[in-house]
Amino acid sequence: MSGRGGSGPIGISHDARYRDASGANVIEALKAQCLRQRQLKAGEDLFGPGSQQNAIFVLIEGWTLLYTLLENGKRQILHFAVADTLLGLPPSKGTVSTFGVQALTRAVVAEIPHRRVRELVAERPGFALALAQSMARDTDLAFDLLTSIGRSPARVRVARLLLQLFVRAWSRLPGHGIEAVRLPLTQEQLGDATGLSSVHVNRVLHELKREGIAAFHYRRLRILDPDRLIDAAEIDPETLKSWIV
Amino acid sequence: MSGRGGSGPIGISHDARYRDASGANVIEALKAQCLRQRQLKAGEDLFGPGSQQNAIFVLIEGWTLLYTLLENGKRQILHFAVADTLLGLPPSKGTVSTFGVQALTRAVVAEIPHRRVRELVAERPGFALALAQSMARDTDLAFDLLTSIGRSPARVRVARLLLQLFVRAWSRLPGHGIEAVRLPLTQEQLGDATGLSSVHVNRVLHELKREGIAAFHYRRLRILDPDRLIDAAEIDPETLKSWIV
DNA sequence: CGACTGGTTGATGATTGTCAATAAGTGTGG
DNA sequence: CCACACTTATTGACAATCATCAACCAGTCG
Repeated sequence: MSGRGGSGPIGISHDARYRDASGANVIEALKAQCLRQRQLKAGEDLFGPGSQQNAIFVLIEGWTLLYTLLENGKRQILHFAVADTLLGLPPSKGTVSTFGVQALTRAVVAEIPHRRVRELVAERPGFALALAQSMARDTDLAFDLLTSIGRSPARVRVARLLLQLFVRAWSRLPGHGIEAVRLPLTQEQLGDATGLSSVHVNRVLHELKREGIAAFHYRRLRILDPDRLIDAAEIDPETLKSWIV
Repeated sequence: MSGRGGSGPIGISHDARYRDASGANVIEALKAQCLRQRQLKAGEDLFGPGSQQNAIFVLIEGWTLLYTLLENGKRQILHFAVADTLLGLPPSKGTVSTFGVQALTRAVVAEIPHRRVRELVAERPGFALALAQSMARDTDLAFDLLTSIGRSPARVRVARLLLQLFVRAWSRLPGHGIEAVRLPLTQEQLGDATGLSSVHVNRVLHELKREGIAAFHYRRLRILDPDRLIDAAEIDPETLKSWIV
């Protein structure tokens, strides 16, 4: 950004396939601007809710989660982010972040100061548009989760999250043949993401296993019957495809 | 956007105060690109979920709501949008919209073809960045609602929505002295926005009225005790301020 | 002044949360 | 490789929250 009007973007964003006008990869372009990397241990916060950043981040390696905290002590997980995801910042200058980012595994992030982002935008107009589109995708994902949590029973919510996590983990695996993936999540985290208690998540997981649909146990997710899982998740195949990174 | 890489943005976005590098108002800049306006009757769809648009829209007048539909026939309201709000489109070229936009009142929208948006972006780099920031705000709002629905009981959800709607309606009123506003909503719509049944919304509204906190009755919202409403909504004043347009 | 939409109320039951005690799995240091 | 400490998962009993159904009432609009 060239003038006084704005600041660094952005909220969060994903996926290596957003390209600016010249076809250059947005994520790669950002990585190239990186001054320093940060190493995170599992459980460590990249930044907390209410913090103010002067940089955006690209997740290079590992899993992270976006979350908010409530007055009543509960937590809502907003998104699970994997490598090559943009983890950004507030919607206007000086805004504090409404959410926090925490590492689920050991993770590596690139830190790109807002100033660098503004330079990139000034150099390549299409870059900012790609950022905007990336943000639009984030909004869509948030809307999707919102709909799931607001209007679906527990079983559907859990099935949907498992399916989404599986698709995203599986699609970045070298050999795509396998129907089992490793997800660095606890049942409590599944609960915080679906708006359920960990106990109830456990019950639903058992139900899904008993029915031969999917089995999640100590960080290992096996899809036993993909079709019936899609059915249980009550999503249309179109939405499913949009999850494939 | 100058090259082949992108398409028209965007998701949804709000608020007249986003400015691009030259300080020009993004919403106003978009309105200036408007080729034609559309008039909507109350209840009419601007576009439905799953539709494909080749334009973005700016709400000039009236109220609209963003919504999704589920297989089980239920509806989730994602956002209530007021005048000077950007109602945009999918995160990449050819994507169908995941949500629909419906008019709550008689409404007027400006239609801006994606091509025009690309021209604007090419002319003014800061414009796209302002779009991205606007999208970031949308994401924040979605996260906020997500947290509310996922992790708060009915009373808190309803109080929070009433407070947000009041603040937004009140802040665009000429005389700011009044503690009552007109909201073009039914209890069923409050339910679809909070993930509750209309019956339960009704009960919570009664509770809030009986306690002398707030009264919503046939489209008229009166705030009886602002402090206790803020308390009931379990929000911190910082978040509240961010809602003031 | 109807007709219709939207709101109100009570009874009942399903879904989900909480508590608490136990078991299973994981990781670490010897 | 084993013992220990710790985290995570499992299970049952019970309670709270919220949905559904159905009948009735109130307000609004033409």
